[in-house]
Formats: sequence, C-alpha cells, structure tokens
Amino acid sequence: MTEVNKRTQIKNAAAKLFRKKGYRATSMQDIADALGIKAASLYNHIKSKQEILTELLMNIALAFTAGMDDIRNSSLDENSQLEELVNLHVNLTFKYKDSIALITGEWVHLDPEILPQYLEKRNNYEEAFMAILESCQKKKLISESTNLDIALFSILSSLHWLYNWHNKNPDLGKIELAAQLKKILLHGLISPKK
Amino acid sequence: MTEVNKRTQIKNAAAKLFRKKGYRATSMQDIADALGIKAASLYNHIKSKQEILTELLMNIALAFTAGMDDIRNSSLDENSQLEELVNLHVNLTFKYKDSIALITGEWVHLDPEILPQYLEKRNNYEEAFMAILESCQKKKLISESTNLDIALFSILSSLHWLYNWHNKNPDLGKIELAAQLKKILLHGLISPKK
DNA sequence: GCTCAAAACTAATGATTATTAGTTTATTTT
DNA sequence: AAAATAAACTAATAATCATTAGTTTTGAGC
Repeated sequence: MTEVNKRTQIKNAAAKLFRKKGYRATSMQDIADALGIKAASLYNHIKSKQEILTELLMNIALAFTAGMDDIRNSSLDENSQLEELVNLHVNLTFKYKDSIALITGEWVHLDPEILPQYLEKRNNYEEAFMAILESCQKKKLISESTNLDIALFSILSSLHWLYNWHNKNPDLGKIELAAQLKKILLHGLISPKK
Repeated sequence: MTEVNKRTQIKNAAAKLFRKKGYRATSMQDIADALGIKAASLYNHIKSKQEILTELLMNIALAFTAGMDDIRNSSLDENSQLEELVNLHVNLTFKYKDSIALITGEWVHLDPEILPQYLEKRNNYEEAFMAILESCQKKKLISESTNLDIALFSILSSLHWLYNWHNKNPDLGKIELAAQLKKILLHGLISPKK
C-alpha cells in the first residue's frame, strides 16, 4: 500500500545513517544494506552520494526560509513572531526528524560548488531572525543592554540542537515542547524576583 | 622560546583540522602538511589517528568534570552555582578553542572501546548539572512548571555551541560574554512585564 | 669528529570506497 | 506473449588512506 518512491527510501535511509555515523563514515554499502540491495544498484536511482546530501540539506534550508517568509509576511506583533519562530523549529524538527540533524555539522561536506548556495540561505535566515530581534528591542520587549548577537546565537543553538533532544524524548508532544521552549528561551529560567 | 612538544603540536593541528573538516575527512596527510612533515613521520610521535582524537576528547571531558567538581564542592548558593557553570563553559571555550568543538559531533568516531568511557563522563556531567537545577527548583528559583529536562538541554545546547560563536566574534571578552549569557540564559530574553 | 638517539624520509601494503560497465532479472506496456 | 523499460546483480577500476618497514638525516653530548 505504501507507495514510497525508491529514491525517497534511499534518501531516508541515508539521512538516518548520515545522522548516526556522519556523511564521510557512511558508505554506499551501508545505505544499500539498509534497503536490502547492492551498493551499485543505488545508482539506478541517484546520481551520487553527494547528490543525496545536497538534496537533504537544501530541502531543509528551503523549509526554513519558507517558514520564515510566512512569519515575516504575517501581521503578527513582534512577540508573536518570536513565538512563531519557536513553533517553526519545533514543527520542522518533528517533520524532518533525521535530515534536520545534518544542519549542525554535516553541511561542511557539501560540494564546494553547492556550499555557497547553502550558506547564503542560512545567512538569509539568520539575518531575518536578527531583524525580528531588533524590532523587539526597538519596542523595548528586549532590554537595551542585551547583546542581540549573543541572544540570536543562543536561541539558534537551542533550536538547532532540538532534534537531539527530540530523539531522546519522543513522548513529549509538539505543543508541550514548544510551550516550554518559549518559556525558557524567551522568558528565562530563573523566576523574576518579586 | 616556545618549547612546544611536537606531540602537542600534532594534537593542536589535528584539533583545528578535525574541527574544520571532521575526523573522517581529515587525513594524516592533512595533519602532516600543517606541520611541514610527511605523514609517516607523525608516527614517531603518536600511536594512531584514533589516539589523537581520544586524547583530545578525554582531555576536554576531564576539564569539564573537574570544573563541575569544584563547583559542587564549593559553598556557593544555587544561583551562584548556575552562574559558575556558565563561567566554566566560557572559560573552557576560550582555553580549548579548537578541541572543544569536537564534543558536539566528532565524539561518535571514538573507538567502540573508548566510547563508553567518554559517554559515562558526559552523563555524569549532565546529571550533576541536573542536580543543581533541581536544587534551584526546590528553592523556588525556578518555577515548578518548568520542565527541567528541556531547561538542561536548552542551556547545554547554547553552551556547547559557544565555540562556534567565539570563533566568529573573537573580539568580545570572556567577562562580557559570560555576563550576557547569564542574563539571556538564566533571566530570559524578553523583559518581564512591569 | 664520533656516537647515539630522535625524528625525518621513501616506499610499500592492504583495506576501504565511490563509481562505472556490462549483464541478468522483474515488471510494465503494447 | 512479445517488447520495452526499470531495477537489480557481478565484477572491475581507480583513488584514497592509515599504517608499517626500512633507511637516512639531524643534532646534542662527548
């Protein structure tokens, strides 16, 4: 019944392996074994190992920029935009469980020809994120003394790393996870002094 | 004047390369080139490529557990202990600029014989961190509704990722960086409503 | 300048690996 | 069922790489 493209199966298996062992440590053998075929047979469906990595990463990059565009084109206030960004990360983490893990380290193995395209998308995303933080600071939602570079880095670290946590605690739902993250990331761990 | 052991030079060069290209993508050639010698000559100083990775990672693990022990054996209150943990990460990030980057991803390439030892140290560290968070919650410094698993994951994500940020902004000093992180991580990004 | 050890070099080995070529088997279309 | 296409297989290639063996160079202490 499950009409899953072989090409997609290959990409899914590869994503899982790239995540666990890393791109370089994953052989075409490994991927083929996961599908019960011989390594050479993979080439009936894909062009190269590099193509798999490229498509996995570019797909993720597209999903993030599309989500960011939606948020920026919305009429939400700054505070809600920040919350929607957290939602975006949580949603994509659930949706692309395996391949999202590649954005923290495996992107370095992209072909030198592709790498700049990937990094450009990444930069655009971070700049858009920063723009929202700046709006917040202008509206005094964020204190003037806060270094926004550090704030951005800190939030993105947690959100990039989410997939790791999600794998260890698959029981906690999307909504609860997003709510907790908003509380901790945006409003702080330590209860404000009364 | 600088009497640096060749062995140390090798480990330093390797750390830089492992960080940039990953363990598997870094060849002994690469390391040798960085030192202006031939690959085979490395073996006059080290046992294997794996030995380099092991020593780099175990060194970091030791530094973290030692720092954690100091904090737990201190008589600081819970709040200050949390702040000292941030200091610990910032200090080690400055001290082990390159090799600290390996803790986010390259530890998976540790020999299967060594890996459990590494993971045990890592677990111990995280459990000690969690114990401090639990004390904070018991003392109402952290709200009862906060999920401490998520809080721990979130803080550690930012602190693990620090080396990345530090490399892009080497101009900001330790003290300023630590102060900002304490503010953002512990007391939140969004100013509390008055 | 000789001795000895440390540390460099050259050359080879064996293993792994991504990819290609050529062939056979399965499946779909006609 | 014949033909055509898709997808599997076997076998080979060429490159890379960690590591070893054996040899030469370097440099400090005598």
